[in-house]
Amino acid sequence: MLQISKKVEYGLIAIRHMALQTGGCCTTAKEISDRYQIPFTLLAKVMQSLSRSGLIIPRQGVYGGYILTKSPANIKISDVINAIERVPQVALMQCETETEDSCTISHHCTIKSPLLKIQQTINNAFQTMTLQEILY
Amino acid sequence: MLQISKKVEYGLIAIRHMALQTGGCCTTAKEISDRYQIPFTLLAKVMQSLSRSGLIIPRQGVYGGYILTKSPANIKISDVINAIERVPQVALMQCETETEDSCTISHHCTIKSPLLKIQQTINNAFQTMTLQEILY
DNA sequence: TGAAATCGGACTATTTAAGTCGTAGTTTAA
DNA sequence: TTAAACTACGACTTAAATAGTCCGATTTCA
Ligand code: SF4
Ligand code: SF4
Repeated sequence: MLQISKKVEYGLIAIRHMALQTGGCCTTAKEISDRYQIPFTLLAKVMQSLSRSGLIIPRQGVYGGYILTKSPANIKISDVINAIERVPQVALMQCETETEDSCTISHHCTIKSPLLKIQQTINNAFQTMTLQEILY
Repeated sequence: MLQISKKVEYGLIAIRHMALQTGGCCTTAKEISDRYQIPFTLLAKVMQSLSRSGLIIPRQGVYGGYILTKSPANIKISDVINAIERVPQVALMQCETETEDSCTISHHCTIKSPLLKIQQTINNAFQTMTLQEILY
């Protein structure tokens, strides 16, 4: 439980790789896929997610690829997570991700508020760490 | 992602309930199941896990049930989690739960150490909060 | 025009979580 | 001593999330 998804890991590896690329224009999904042995088609999807969220911008065509839009210091780890995961936050509890009563016992729940505190701590951890910090 | 399991939630609700019971000897699984609308057979399993780990002791027979063994201040949230989950810790990454090379790209991974830092923060959150704190 | 890249969605497979069932064993009150 | 009220354990089923694939389309540039 509480395991981070492969997609997010792949996304972090990819975006870190891009941040380290100094010269040249674009980084392609293929390049990253080869370098880190990540399944290409899956990585492609992840890149599309990152692209949709604006963290990177895509360029199609022969010499295409992706370009990082911000400086690493301005990209939070949580930005990457939110770009990739459908649920736009780290949600420790079901009642936080969906409607209140998607949890069958929400009316009898006695542990929601303490768990929220812990969730806040976790969110904070992902929000304070930036891409810059994972470069070296 | 990063969602806590129902079993753990049920376990927390149950053990908190037991901590609040002042008089009488035992608290039964049925009683808790009724009170919080938790599926009985599933809760029974959870109680067995808690029992195996020593947090509560079972008493069979007609007036049986479970008894809390420690004071709430001495029970950490992480104790409850570890009792219930097969993986005996909050493990953000696959490579932490199983063998190093259960992750197909562990040789090319560039994000392990920063993620470990975050994991430590999360672990700390679960280890410092006690049952006492979630009573009221 | 064709190769190389992204795009989007539908699809399958695998794994994990959630919940159930059946049977056996223990204790105690009537 | 027997029936009721429990726990104990493991196999099982179902449901849902994750991981990964496939294909047809679009864009770009030599
Ligand atoms: S059990 Fe409580 S904390 Fe968990 S999902 Fe339901 S309402 Fe939320
Ligand atoms: S990608 Fe890295 S951090 Fe994630 S499981 Fe593999 S080795 Fe561990």
